[in-house]
Amino acid sequence: MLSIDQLRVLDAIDRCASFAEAAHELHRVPSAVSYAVRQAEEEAGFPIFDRSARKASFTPAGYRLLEEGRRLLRESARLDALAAQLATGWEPELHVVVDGVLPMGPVLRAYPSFADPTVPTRLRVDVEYKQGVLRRFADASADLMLLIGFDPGEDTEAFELFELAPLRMVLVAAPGSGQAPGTGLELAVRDSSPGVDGRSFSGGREVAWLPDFHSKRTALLEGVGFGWLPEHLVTDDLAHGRLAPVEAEVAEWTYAPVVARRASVPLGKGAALFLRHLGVDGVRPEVV
Amino acid sequence: MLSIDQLRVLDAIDRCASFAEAAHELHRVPSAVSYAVRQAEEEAGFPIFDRSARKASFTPAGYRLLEEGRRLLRESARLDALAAQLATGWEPELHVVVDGVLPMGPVLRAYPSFADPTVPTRLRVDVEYKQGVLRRFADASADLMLLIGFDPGEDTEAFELFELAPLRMVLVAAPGSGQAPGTGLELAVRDSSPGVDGRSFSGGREVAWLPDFHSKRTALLEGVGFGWLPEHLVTDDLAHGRLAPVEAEVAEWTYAPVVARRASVPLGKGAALFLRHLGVDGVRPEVV
DNA sequence: AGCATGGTTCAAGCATATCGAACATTCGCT
DNA sequence: AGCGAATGTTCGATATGCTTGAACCATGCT
Repeated sequence: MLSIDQLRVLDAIDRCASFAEAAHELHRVPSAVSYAVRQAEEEAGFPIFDRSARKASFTPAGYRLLEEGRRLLRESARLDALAAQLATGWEPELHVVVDGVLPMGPVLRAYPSFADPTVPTRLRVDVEYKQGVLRRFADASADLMLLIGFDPGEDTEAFELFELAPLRMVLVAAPGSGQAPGTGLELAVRDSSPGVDGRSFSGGREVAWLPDFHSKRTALLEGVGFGWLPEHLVTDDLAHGRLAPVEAEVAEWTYAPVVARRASVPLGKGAALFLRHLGVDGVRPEVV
Repeated sequence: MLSIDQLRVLDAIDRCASFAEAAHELHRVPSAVSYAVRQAEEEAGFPIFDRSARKASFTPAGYRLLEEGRRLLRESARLDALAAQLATGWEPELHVVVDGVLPMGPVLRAYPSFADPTVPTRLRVDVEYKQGVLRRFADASADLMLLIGFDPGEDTEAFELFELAPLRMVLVAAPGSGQAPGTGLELAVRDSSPGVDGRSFSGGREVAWLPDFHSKRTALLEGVGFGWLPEHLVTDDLAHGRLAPVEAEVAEWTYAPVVARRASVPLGKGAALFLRHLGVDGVRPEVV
């Protein structure tokens, strides 16, 4: 089959409009170019140049072959660029697991950067809830996780943590619904980890388990029960009186969310880019 | 840069799931495969395989490289297929010049065939009028021309002609417009050849020159004058009484349109395909 | 332990791309 | 016309590098 090198020669000849010039550009001797062309014609099965005149010129079919061949050359350049990037610390994929309580805005705003063709890293985001975050992070050996109340336990060395903006949780219900601790139904988001049974945390009280925070908010708006929601989901509802704080001993709680990564794997450029989008600064990708 | 051959090796390894199997498929010895992989890794600048385990497996970056590299392989196969077709008598471009009097339907219906990716020939159609057809055919050294009243003159050997369906011309005008030879304005389509002055054929009578037959039909419908039109453009108008035949000695004329090609250049597969669309049968492309 | 499997290393041989020089051809200039 | 410059080709020599086969190492299975 036609080789990339042969196409490169044809391309140079077309741009330089001469075998000799092309040879010069390619840092080869004219006979080498002539040889390469002959090889290409052998492969193609038809003459690529019309040599009847003093200056060789492309045959129509030859030129068509070059036109199409340039696609191959572009593809080849693309691939080499990709290889160069992968070699200098860009991960092929960045897998991030996010706790669904957290605001998705900053995460979603990172997407355009990763859609840029000059960024080889593919971004994959999974949203999980509660224990499901850690579970997914471990099972899929993801690169980063954004979560609240993370305790590395004994192997504090195993993770590097970056602090994110604090996350306020508020205990709310629809005003006039009479939903409150003791008198109503508590709404909670179900743990997305398949092994964990939601009920195990119910503590004996009546609890309704919901699949995510958006369902939970909808249920709260409907006056189905009372429950905790992250503040960013309810500021609007509180302002418009669609939801109201519930009277309780503890009706507000602030978490310090973190993004965690395994200390054992080097921090790639894709991860660094992502972290920068989250407002984490001072991240230096480790050069491999 | 990474060569097509190296990618082919990586691809085989992935499909066969083993260096040894891949070597077998590629009809090479295992060490050759190992060598090629090492070369590829050298080029890439990072390890493509994880050799820590018994069986070598792709690194994430290595697999990503292969995924993208397969695009190159597809492109390469495409190009080789194109070369094979160009070598076996498919022209890179088929340039057809059509006289605007003729119905375009059969010509336009050929387009889908040439849009087929398995047909490498690009179809280019130019519409001209009167002498403009011959002129364009000669100037652009087109491959085929569809025209009426073609006389090869002395060098009847220089062209091969194929007959097309007869073309009836009718002399028409808007009914009640009073437009007729002697009493009205004759409408004629201007010769599209830039050198030819339309007036040279006017014969002293009053003649209005129009750019094409669709304009001419519109002018006739408006009652601007009388004139000849190909039947296929006016059957509907005649049926609905928007136009009517004009009283004259000769109010109808039938041409025998032909498609002509130079006998000196071999008939390509693209041309043969096009001719088949025109209903010309028994065309055999000359194998080059 | 022994063997099969999967991959690597190494030296040798062979193919092939490159080079340099000599040659043909055409164009342009004097 | 005649000469020189430029273009592309041919050809033998050379060197690079691909391929091979055999020996070698590691791992997993019986």
